[in-house]
Amino acid sequence: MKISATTEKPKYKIVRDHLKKMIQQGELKVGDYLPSEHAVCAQFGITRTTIRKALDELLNDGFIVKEKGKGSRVVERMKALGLLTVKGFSEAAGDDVKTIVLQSPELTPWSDLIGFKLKANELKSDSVFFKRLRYINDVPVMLEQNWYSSLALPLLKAKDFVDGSFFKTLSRNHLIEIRGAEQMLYAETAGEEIAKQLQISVGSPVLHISIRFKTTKPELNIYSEVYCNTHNYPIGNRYIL
Amino acid sequence: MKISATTEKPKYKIVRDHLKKMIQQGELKVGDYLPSEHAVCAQFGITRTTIRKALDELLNDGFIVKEKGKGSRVVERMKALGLLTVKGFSEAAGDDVKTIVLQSPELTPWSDLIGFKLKANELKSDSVFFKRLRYINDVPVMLEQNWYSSLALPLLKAKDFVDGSFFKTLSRNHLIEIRGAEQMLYAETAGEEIAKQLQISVGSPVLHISIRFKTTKPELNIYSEVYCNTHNYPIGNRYIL
DNA sequence: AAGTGGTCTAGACCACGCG
DNA sequence: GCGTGGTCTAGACCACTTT
Repeated sequence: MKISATTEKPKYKIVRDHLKKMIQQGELKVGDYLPSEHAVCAQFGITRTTIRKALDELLNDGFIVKEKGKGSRVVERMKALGLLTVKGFSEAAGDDVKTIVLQSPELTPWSDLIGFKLKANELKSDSVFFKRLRYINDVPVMLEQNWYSSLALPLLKAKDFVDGSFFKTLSRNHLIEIRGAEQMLYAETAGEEIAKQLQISVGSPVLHISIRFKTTKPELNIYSEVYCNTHNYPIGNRYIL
Repeated sequence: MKISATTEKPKYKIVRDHLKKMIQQGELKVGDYLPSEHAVCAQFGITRTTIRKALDELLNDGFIVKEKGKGSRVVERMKALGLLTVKGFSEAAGDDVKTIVLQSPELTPWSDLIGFKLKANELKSDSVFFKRLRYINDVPVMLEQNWYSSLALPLLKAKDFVDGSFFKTLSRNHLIEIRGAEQMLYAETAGEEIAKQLQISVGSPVLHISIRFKTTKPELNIYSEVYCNTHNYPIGNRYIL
């Protein structure tokens, strides 16, 4: 099956997306070896330069590792997105982590709680909104409110979330990946609503994070307003080059 | 000047390290364009595949950006690292940014303010400690306390800081690069000392960040405890894949 | 028009892992 | 020995930016 580049997509992107799709849809599972570079070259009628460019991107995005003399193997994609995570959500694996959906996804007007300026095309329609509370060891530590454009993505039912995760659902069922994020952080004092949900007293300090996630679907941004009780479980991240 | 690959180092790594050194030593400054790919090929007697592999790595490590039709440009690397920066320090270029050294580097015992567990070899000697207050538009927004092992790096005089920056001094004068960082974030209420420095009232919420920077010198970590008034200038970061 | 980076071809030789 | 990925050559054509 020979392919040809279009003005839209160079060959290496076609091959990269083909392989990525096989991984995301489970045709290639974690631990499996990809077909060899020569095999893919033959299959698509391309040269090794091209397939290697495609594999380099999959490597950088954390989908595969390369093993000299053996092949390219699919790995669990735990790529540190560089985003902030609650210490304990990812590290203290022994802890009991739980998520309660306070508000299932529903159509609402855009909220002025959102800390970013919305794009013109997003304002053309209502938003899909949902709200969750995350617990560690039965202590509520993170109140999370999320919005996205209902034009960019239909309303997803909370019960259909893959492993309860919104992002995994995007990846597995809609082939949409998180491509980046912008965050702003504020130290604030808890108001009544937030104090009640996080079970702390009004006026306690909370960490407020405004996030805009960018996705591989250009018109889809996900906006999150997160409030954290950092007293027992600080927010943290790590960057290693 | 033709180069040849050794068993130790392939050509693309030689070229990559050559260019990286030019950037680190300030021969190529932020904003400068690298010599064109063809020029580097001619200079080293290599083909474009090779120089492009070298540039890909510099791109991934955040040293350069590529501009089609123009060239490859050196960029400020801290942004690519995904570390948190005060909105305004890096973005609002029109704003007036100022740093006051409250405590010049001096030898002191290690402080128990440090939010990380120190390594055994670090505890063998005293620390070098310095303390700074950063202003935006004459408002103090960030109180910063820093420590590092006096065995790993001699005491640097504040007046010798390149452009007033500790990290630039490490890079330019000591060829030490930041290789990564771990951060923990806490929302806290300001105590007397911090309230006084940041000119806010005691009990106001402040964002407290504990950071351990890892460097290319394995025995050198830099510990920072930072307190931010996020009211007017939130802390932010951005991550693009 | 000239120069830059983006993509691609069609080869080559090497070091590594495994049977 | 054979297949794998790692590196490299010597070209080519394209799209983009600047002069």
